[in-house]
Amino acid sequence: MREPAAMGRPREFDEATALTAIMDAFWAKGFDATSLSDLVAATGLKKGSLYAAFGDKRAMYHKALALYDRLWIDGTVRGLTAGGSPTARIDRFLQSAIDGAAGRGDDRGCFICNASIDQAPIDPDAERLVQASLDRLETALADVVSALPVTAERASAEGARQQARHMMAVYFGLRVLRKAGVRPEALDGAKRAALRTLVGG
Amino acid sequence: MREPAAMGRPREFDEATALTAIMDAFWAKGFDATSLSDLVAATGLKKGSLYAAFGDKRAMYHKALALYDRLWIDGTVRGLTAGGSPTARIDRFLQSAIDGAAGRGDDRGCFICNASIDQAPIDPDAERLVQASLDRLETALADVVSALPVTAERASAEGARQQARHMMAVYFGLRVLRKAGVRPEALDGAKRAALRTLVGG
DNA sequence: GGACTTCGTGACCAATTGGTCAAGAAGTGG
DNA sequence: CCACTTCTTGACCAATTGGTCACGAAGTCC
Repeated sequence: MREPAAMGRPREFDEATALTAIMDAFWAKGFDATSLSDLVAATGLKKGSLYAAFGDKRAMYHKALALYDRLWIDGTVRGLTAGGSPTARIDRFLQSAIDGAAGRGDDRGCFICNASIDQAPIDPDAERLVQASLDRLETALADVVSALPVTAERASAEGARQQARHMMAVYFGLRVLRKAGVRPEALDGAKRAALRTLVGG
Repeated sequence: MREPAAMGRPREFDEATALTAIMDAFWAKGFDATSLSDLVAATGLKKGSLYAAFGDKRAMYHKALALYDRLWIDGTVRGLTAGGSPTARIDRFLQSAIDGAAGRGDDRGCFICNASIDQAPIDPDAERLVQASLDRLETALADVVSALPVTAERASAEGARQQARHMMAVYFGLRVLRKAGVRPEALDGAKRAALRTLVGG
């Protein structure tokens, strides 16, 4: 079950590091706008090594999506399952869409959101990967919603699911509006309006 | 003020029709994935005529965005300003995001939403065009929201704006989720949860 | 040290990209 | 009919695209 004994010449680069660079590139520019030369520049590797290690461009994109799921969706899910009241957690979740991925001047947005629009409709594998991340997000959100005080709408598990999907929609909507250049301050009110759904009866 | 007297050989094609075809192409595949050959195929024109009539690829994209604003955003705004109760109008608005652009098996989504993600961040002109459409949508929504029974949150004009932006976020979020392949039925609950924000206190 | 296996490199590839241009076609006004 | 203007067409362009491959370098195993 261990790694097959290394035979022949060992890799000179760290595969994980390279894949992270690939993810960053696709994340920033999308599939089509990222050329092989971009990937070469981002990783510092040559085309040959890239293909040998990860397969063709599409395969790299899929691996990048999967890595994003492990790195960022994981983090987001963890942020939803702990730390403060249920409302505070959802607030943080929505706020992250307003602030950007890293909280700084990061205009890459959310890779899953970007992939939903440019690749999911035309690439079944990408769609599956996106769906997987969406599902994880949705269940995490549904759990938080269920932890809120019970109301009429939220009585059933289905009700919680619906409110969870509502929060997902708001999240991705905020991402889109941010990418369109809407200023963060302008979106704060939208966030608060969305959160109000949860507390009220 | 009239069209300059036609001198020389007249155009053999209808500029408006051609531009509509261009819009459809960009709408369906985005800027990068739409090649000049795609545009040639879509319009039936030759590259030379295309360039003479509309300028380069970017200029065509901008004209396509502007046409979308005139054609579809106009329609959406009209749908928001008349026909049924305020809530019914917003319901229709959100429902259109779930159903798709034409209500059929149309997976192009919303051109503005697509453009927000793939071009707005890297093309200032595209960003301006997108912003213009967003602004029109937002004011139309704010007007509808203001027509709802007055509540504490909605007392000020600013409150109405915030709820309008909330609806925008939900709209674009639903668009993203649809593009990701989420089934329409699954989004109906999200829509209802969002609408509940408006009626309640 | 040899046999063997894998890795890194750069040259190479066909196809496509966005874009231009000269020449002829098709109109206009006089 | 003629001068003039605009349009259409297809050939042409350099650059870039994603992708391959042979060969030498660099290791492991015995």
